[in-house]
Formats: sequence, structure tokens, C-alpha cells
Amino acid sequence: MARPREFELDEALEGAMQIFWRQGYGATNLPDLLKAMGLTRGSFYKAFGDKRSVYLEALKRYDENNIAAAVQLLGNQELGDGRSRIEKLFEGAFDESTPENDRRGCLVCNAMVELAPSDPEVAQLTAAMSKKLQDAFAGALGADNEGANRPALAQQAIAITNLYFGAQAMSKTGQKMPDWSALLGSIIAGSA
Amino acid sequence: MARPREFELDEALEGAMQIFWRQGYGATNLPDLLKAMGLTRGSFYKAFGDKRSVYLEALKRYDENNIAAAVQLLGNQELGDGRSRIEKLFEGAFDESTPENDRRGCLVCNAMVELAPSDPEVAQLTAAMSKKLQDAFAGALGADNEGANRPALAQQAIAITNLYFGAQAMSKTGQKMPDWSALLGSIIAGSA
DNA sequence: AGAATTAGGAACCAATCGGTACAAAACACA
DNA sequence: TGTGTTTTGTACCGATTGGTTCCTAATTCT
Repeated sequence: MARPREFELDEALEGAMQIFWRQGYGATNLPDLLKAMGLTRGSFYKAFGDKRSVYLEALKRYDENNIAAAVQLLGNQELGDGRSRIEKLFEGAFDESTPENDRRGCLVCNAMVELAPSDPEVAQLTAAMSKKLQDAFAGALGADNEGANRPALAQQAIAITNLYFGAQAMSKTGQKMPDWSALLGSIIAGSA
Repeated sequence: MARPREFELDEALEGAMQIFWRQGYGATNLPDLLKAMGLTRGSFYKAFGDKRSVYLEALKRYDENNIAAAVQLLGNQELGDGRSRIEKLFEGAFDESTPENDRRGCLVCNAMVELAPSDPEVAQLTAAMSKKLQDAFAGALGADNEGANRPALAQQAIAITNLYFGAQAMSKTGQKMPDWSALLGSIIAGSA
């Protein structure tokens, strides 16, 4: 009955996620965003409504793709024990935050800092994603330590989650990243 | 020989720091900034040049006031052993990041995330401040552990610094903060 | 083929952005 | 009090902001 859209919603959203990830919300203007999404104003406003809506969609996409992948990695027993899975996650995550990637860091961390205080919906989404990560860390730690004392593992998972976001923030200055294996050792060895 | 300025440079800068801290750089427009600084456009541009310069000055002020105070707290032996000084720092820092304070978090963390990738001068200033904190953590840990193995303490200091900034980022979502004593325990106990 | 429906693209919008120009006002000194 | 100097406040600037409008082109169904 009608002309089909010539762009893929999915690809457009991927482009939006990428540009917001690199530049943040405020620093990304409409021309930047449209270019990254590969569409023009008309299609943009028809399909997505406004800039903020796209940002929220991009956050959800990050959740479904990147966070889900991290959670899966942490739970994948084929990749070694829990601790080495956690190390793998850290190594992979910070390989991505290179200068060539505009030191984009982690979209969740970026969103927390830039928008969470003034946008309750962003606050809720980012808090939920950090919770997923924390639970996955706890799961990986638990796998190494079947009968271990649960509250101690929960503490470690909180510590690792905080560590993760802190390192994401610090990576944006271009500082060289620490030795994750040793660093995680100073947390995990503590109550093994 | 001439008309004296009616405002205090120091007070104006304090106001600038406060508003940037709460709102970030991009989200603070000139009217906001002028109001916070208590002066008008004419005086503003004559005294400070432009918006970015004021931001850099505000960062330096944060360094000289807030970071210096944190370093001093961590080195103050009258406040107990190193670990309890670190705990005090964490407790104090996150008491400040309440909703009434617009969950402002930590200006260094905010600046890292918002501006460091695109502004080398911000990157350098924030990296230097995080280094100061890290050294102060290392000093506090060393005070508890005179003959201890230095590399292990350095690792712990890195971990605690990362933890600090991560918690600052997460605090912006309004999540309830963890029990710092227990959390730090899971790091410091590790190689005591 | 023709009708119906939708995407595409450009022109346009008011509002706001950071920054400048300039004249009036307020002081210090003689 | 007159003179020179600096601050102050306001009017103004072009550029850019996110968002709207509307006409044309394209496509699918009957």
C-alpha cells in the first residue's frame, strides 16, 4: 500500500548508538546524528520522534547488544574459570577505548555522568545495566567458589563493578590502563 | 586610577566551579554561568576571555581546593590509620552527591567523561588530579604497612582510585551507595 | 494503469548559542 | 572639580540549535 522505508531501522539505530557513544548526547547535533544514521530530517522525525527518543533507543540497543554480550562472556564456562572470564572482559573492554575510537569508553558510564542526574529515565536504564553487570560478576565469582560465603562475593562483585566504571572514566583521559590481572588479584585474592 | 571591579574574582570563580560541577560544561549556557558568577557579559569577557577558559580555571580551583583537601585528609595521621582515613574520604565524598546537590558527583570524573576525549588540556588536568589521589591513597596504605611489599600497595592504590571514580559515576544515577568499610575491606584485606 | 500511502529532501522556523561593540557610569588621581 | 581609565550593562551579531512543513518521488495494492 505504500512506499517501504529505504533505510533499515536497525542500521540507523546502530549508527545513532555509535555517534552518541563517541560524542555524548549534548555534543552530537542533528546533522552529526543524521549523517551517522544515514537518513534525512524528514525520515528521522517520522520514524523516531526526536533526538532524546533516539538516545534512549540507543541506550536500550547497547543493553541488548553490548551489555548482554558482556554478561554472556562472564557466564561462559568454556572460557575458563570465573576470574579469567572477568579478566577477559576487562581486557576486551579497554582495548576498545583507543584514540582511534575517540576514547569512547562505555556508553553506560558516559550516560550516567552526562545525563542521569537530569534525566530519570536515563538514570533508571543505566542503573539497570550496571546491576546486570554486577550480577554477572557475582555469578562468575560464584562459579569459582561454590560453597563460598555469599556476602563476601557480593561485596567483591560491587567492588569490581565500581572498578569497571571507574576505569572506563579514567580511560577517557588517555592514561595507560593498569594490569588487569594484577588489579583484579588485589580484589579477588582477598577472600578466596 | 580607575574604577575598581565590583566583584571578587575568587567568588566569581567559585560560582563558576559550582555550576559546572552541577551541570557540566555543555549544559551550562552563558546566562546560567553569568548568574552563578554574579556578573554580566561585559565583565565576564573582560576578566576571563571565554567560557572554556573559565572552565579550565574552575578545574584548577577544584584541584587546589577539593583535591588538595582530600590529599590532606588522606595524609592526616590524627584521623586514625590509613585505612580509616580512606574510609572517611569515601564517606564524606558521597555524602555530598545527594539529590539536593543535583547529584553533582565529582568534578574530575565529570570532566573526564564529558571533555577529556576532545580536549587535551582537560585530559591532562584530570589525569594529573587522579594521579594525586592515587598517590595519596598509596601513602595512606603505606602508613599502615611500613615494610610492606610496595608493588602490592601500588596495585591497591590503583584499585581504590578506580573504585572511587566508578562510584562517583554510579552515584549520579541515584543508586544507594555500598558500605564503604566492607567494600574497601575486600580490597585492602587482600594483601595486608 | 491508477489510487492510496509513505519515504525523501529541502526550505524554513523561532529560539538560543557564545561572543562582540559600545556608550554610560564609577572611580582614582591631580 | 576636571581628566583619564576601567568596569559595567545592554544592545546587537551571525551562526547554530532542534524541530516543522510541505511538496515530490517512489512503491504497493487493487
